[in-house]
Amino acid sequence: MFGDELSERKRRILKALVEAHIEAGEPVGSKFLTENKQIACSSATIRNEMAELEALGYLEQPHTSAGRVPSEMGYRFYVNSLAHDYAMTTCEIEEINKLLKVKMKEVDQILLLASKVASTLTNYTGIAVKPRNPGVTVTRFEGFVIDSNTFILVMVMSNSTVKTKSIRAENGIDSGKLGRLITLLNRYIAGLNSSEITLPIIMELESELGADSEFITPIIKIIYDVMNEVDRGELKISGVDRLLQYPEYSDTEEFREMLGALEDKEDILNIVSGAKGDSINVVIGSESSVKVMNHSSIVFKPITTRDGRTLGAIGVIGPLRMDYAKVLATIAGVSGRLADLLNDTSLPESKDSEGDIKDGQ
Amino acid sequence: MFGDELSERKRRILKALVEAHIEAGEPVGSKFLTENKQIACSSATIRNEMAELEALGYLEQPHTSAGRVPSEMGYRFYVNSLAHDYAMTTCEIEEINKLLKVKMKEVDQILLLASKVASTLTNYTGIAVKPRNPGVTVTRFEGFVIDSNTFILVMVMSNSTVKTKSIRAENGIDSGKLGRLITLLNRYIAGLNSSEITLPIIMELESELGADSEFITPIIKIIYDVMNEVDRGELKISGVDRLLQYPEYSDTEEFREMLGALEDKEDILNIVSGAKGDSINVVIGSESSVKVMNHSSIVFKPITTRDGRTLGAIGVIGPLRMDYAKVLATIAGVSGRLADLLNDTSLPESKDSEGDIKDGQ
DNA sequence: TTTAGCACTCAATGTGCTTAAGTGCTAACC
DNA sequence: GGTTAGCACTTAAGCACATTGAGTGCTAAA
Repeated sequence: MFGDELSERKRRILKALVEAHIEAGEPVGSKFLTENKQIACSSATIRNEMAELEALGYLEQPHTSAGRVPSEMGYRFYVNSLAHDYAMTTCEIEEINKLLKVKMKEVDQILLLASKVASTLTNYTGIAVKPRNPGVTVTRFEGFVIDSNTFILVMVMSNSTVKTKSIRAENGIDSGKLGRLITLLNRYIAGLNSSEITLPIIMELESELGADSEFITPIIKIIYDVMNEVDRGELKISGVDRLLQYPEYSDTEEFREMLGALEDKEDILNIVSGAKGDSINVVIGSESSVKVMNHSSIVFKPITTRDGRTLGAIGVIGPLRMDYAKVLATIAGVSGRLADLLNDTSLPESKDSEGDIKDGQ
Repeated sequence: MFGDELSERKRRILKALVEAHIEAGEPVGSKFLTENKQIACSSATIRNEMAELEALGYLEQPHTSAGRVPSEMGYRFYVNSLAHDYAMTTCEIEEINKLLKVKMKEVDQILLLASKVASTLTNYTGIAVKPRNPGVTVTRFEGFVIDSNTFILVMVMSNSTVKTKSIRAENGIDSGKLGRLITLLNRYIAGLNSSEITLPIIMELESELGADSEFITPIIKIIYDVMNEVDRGELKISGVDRLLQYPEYSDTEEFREMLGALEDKEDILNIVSGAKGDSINVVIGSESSVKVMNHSSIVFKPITTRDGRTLGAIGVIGPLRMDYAKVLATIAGVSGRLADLLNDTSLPESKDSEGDIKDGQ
């Protein structure tokens, strides 16, 4: 496995150095490490070891007369060595419970809230992700008349969300006409994803509808738009300002790029979409292949229901020298508590149109 | 009117100084102003005038040997003197049209898009505001059954938006039961705002509903939540990163506070909610009484339909030395084009559940 | 009333010196 | 052979100090 080439002493030195650097944010020198009781040797020895660790790629030196700083590889070794044995104090668990024990809201809201909690507890920027939903379909259409020219079209989507559009019919609408429309939509369009709605189908629909067929094109357009809208992933950010407390972001240009990325969302969405499994993911610096993230790390965890559906993900973004131990513990704690809440049978039995329908459990 | 006490020459000097400062961002000296052909006198004369302008409160001096900087009062004079005669080049108008000529979406989306356009054109941070909606009511309830345990409750709100919730009924639901519930909700709850739903009403509803009355409390709770949700204003931000290009925000602590305010949204929402009329509002620095905004200005304009309903507002946030002429022109241009779009009869006849129903025009 | 001239102020910039932290290397040590 | 003490070397950071230059206020003359 990764890092096997290292002697026990090298590992100890590397671990101590990473931790010291995470805490202080400054290069760590050999002398400082001698204070660590786990490493019982002189600064000269440590210097020799550090030189080798640098040659192996685990450490870097900002300039000749400075101490060492972990490389991305160094951080990676550190994170791997943590190996899921991060634990939280009961006090912290208590705090998560307190913060999350608010009235339940839609899933989106819960994820956002959870990411805010994670952000608060860790002091890094929180992210809440609603995943992409390629190929959603409308499973069922409903509708009702508002007035002689307006009706509301309700679409129950395949991912269990509900969308409504209020539609104005210039030529008037009544419940009979609307009923026919809904029936036909359920017959011809329900179950199709956006790429399956082809011209022949629309034409067949038109001919069936007869007199009111001029109606159909704009409505199909609306349905199409709704599908695309549900398709798109979403990313919500909280606590951007927290990043500014870390000196790595005091370089204005760098921070500006980061802000841009947080606003654009596309890149970060891609990183999170490429998650492996539903365990905690740690993406360190250039591992992400997104340029602006090269000096930052993302830690996130997909959130799934007990029956395996992915609801989204929560996580935090911070500098390379993120306090991984704390962050991993916090994300694990928050997402664990979240799972409890989501699967708790004592839930209020409602979700928003934006949210999910709880399917019988 | 404001600034009447000033001689023509003082006005010219003040205007030239504000413009020079807006452009360069640095204190402006007397010598520089002699280059302005509108002001035909020596630097010594200008110095005398500037000393008087400072005494009157229009200018400030960072330190003795620096030039002068406009005070908030100075900016205010400048903005007032612009007096709505800001014009855009046809090229810029063209650009707005190009940028806004996308497919129509919900009102929220249009406002957000328009604020993004304003942000891009001016290079300041854009804001899109959906106003508070105190005392919304549900004008009509609808519902339909999804499966034997789930139904969807549709609420048409008094501000013409539509909200849906999917609700799980532990004891089962059928269309008869649901029909009775909807009828009763329409009879007892429709037309009431959240503070008018009192316990006696709920109890009456319960007794009418008879056997299935244990149902009613959670549903009322849901309706209550939806009302509060619609009640709340919303604020969307775009282009925060643009602020970083202005040296006034390179002071990290200051920028951090600003970021906090942009994220919290409450303060800015308050400022925009206190808008006077539906013309362009300019809030300069401490005029806003919100501390974090003391070194920034907000320019925004409420967006109303032709029949007078307020849909929201768009605007930009930037440093005190914002290019007011350009910003005013841009906001006027964008909001004008927006009004065209919103009132255009050739609109697709749809709006989202989050958006508005076009009421017959 | 305007302007030229001049002494004065003060931030910004540059320069050299010192300091302190940290390294690499060598030679002695166990 | 691994470990350590010692020392020369490197470098960023901090500090004092002089220099510069933009800009002012004031005075006296035009």
